[in-house]
Amino acid sequence: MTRALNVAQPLLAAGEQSPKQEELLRLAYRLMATKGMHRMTLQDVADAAGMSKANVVYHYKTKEDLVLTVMQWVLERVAARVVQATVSAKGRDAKIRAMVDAIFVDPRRNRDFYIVYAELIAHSSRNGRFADLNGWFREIVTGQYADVIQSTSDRSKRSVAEAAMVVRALIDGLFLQWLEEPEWEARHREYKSLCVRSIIAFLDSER
Amino acid sequence: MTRALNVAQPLLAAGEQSPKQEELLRLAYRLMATKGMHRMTLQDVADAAGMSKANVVYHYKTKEDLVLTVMQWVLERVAARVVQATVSAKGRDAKIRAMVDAIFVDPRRNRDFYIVYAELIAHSSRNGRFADLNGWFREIVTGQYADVIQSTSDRSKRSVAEAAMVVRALIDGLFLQWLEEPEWEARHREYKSLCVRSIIAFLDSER
DNA sequence: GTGGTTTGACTAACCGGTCAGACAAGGGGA
DNA sequence: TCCCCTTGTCTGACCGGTTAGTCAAACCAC
Repeated sequence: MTRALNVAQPLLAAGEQSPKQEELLRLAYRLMATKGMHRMTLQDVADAAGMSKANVVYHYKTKEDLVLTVMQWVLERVAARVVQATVSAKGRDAKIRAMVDAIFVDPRRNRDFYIVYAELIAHSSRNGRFADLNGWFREIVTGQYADVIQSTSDRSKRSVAEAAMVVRALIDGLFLQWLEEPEWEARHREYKSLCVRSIIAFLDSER
Repeated sequence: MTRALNVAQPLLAAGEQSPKQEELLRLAYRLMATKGMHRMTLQDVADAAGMSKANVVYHYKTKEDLVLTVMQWVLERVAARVVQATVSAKGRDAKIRAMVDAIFVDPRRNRDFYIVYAELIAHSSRNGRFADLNGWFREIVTGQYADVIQSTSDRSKRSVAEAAMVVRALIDGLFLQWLEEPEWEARHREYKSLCVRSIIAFLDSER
C-alpha cells in the first residue's frame, strides 16, 4: 500500500535540494504561476532570488531544465501528500475525504498549482520531457486512487482502473471549473464539498 | 431550450468571417495546437496563409487579438455543435450520448481543441480578455448540460447546477487524461464510452 | 484618383545563453 | 604559518537571434 512512497525520482536528480536551492524553486514556481512559464524570464528568477542571471544558468543549465525542475519539485510534494493522506485514513469514504483534503489545501496554493499544471498538460503534447514528467505524476496519483478503490470493493481489475480514471476526472475537472470562478477564494469550500460528494455518489452507483 | 443558439458574440465582432479570413483562422488554429500560442509567431501565420506578416497585423491589430479571435472562432463552433446535438436528440440518455458525440468528434480535432483549451485556461488567470472568453464558453456549455438534466429529472435548481458541473468535470477531466495517453488515437473510442457510462452512472446515482 | 489592401524593409526591445574573469574556501607542501 | 594552487560559485558585459509592431510606398479595384 505504501509502494508509491518509494517511487524513484522521475527525471532530473532533483531529489533533495539545499534550502537555498529550494527557496529559488519556490520563487520560480510563484513566478510561473503568475506570469506563465513562457513569460517568466531567467532575469525574473534571478531578480527574485537576488542573484545574477548567469548564476541561474550556472545552476540549471537551461531555462527548460529550470522549469522542469520546478515542476518536478512541486509534483513530488503533491504526490507525497496524496500518498500520505491515503495511508493515514481508514475506510473508503475517509480515505477519499483525506485525499481530497490533501489536494484542496488552500485556495492560493491550489490556484498556483493548477495553473502551472494546465501549462504542463498543454506543453506535454509538444515536448517529451514534459510528457514524461506528467506521465510519472499521473501514474502515482491515479495509482493511489486505484488502490483505495480496490481495497474497499470487489471490482475487477479493469473496473478499478476505470473507476480511478473517473475519480481523477472529477477532481481535475472540478478544479478547472473552480479556476474559472471569479470568486474562487470564497467558493473553495463548496467545490471541495461537491468533489467529495460526487466521487462517493459515483462509487456507490455501481454497487 | 434553444436560447443558447442566439447568444450574442462574446467579445470581438468576429462573428461571420469571409471564407478567406476563416481559412486564416483555421491555419492559425492548427499552428496554435502544434506550436502553442506563445511559440506561434505572426510570421508563422503569414507563411501558412501565403501573405506578408504586415498584412496579418493589418487585419488583426495585435497578436493577442489574433489569438483571441482564433479561440473565439473555435469555441463558437464547438458550442454550436453541442447545442445542436441536444435539441436533435430525445430522452436523457440519448441527449447525453449526442452531446458527448458532438464533443468527441475525431481524435485529431479533439486533440487540437483540448490542447488549445488548456492554454486558454492557464492564460485566463492572467488576462481578463481570455477569462471573459472562457467564461462565455463555460456558461453556454454548462448551461446546456443543465438544460438536459433539468428537463429529464425533478431536481432542485441548485441540484441541477451542481450535476451540470459534475458532468462537465467528467468530460473535461477524462479528456485531459486522454491527452496524456501515448496511444491517444486508438484509445479515443474507449474514453468516449467511459465518458458516457460514467455520466449516466452518476446521474442515476442520485435518483 | 481614391480608399482599401498588401508588401518589404526596418526598428526597438527582449531574451537565452556565453565568456572571461573575480572572489572565497580549502588543501597540501615547505 | 605562509604561500600557491585548485575548485566551485558567482558576476557584468556582451552576443546572436528572434519577434511584435511600424511605415512609407506600391498596388489594385472601382
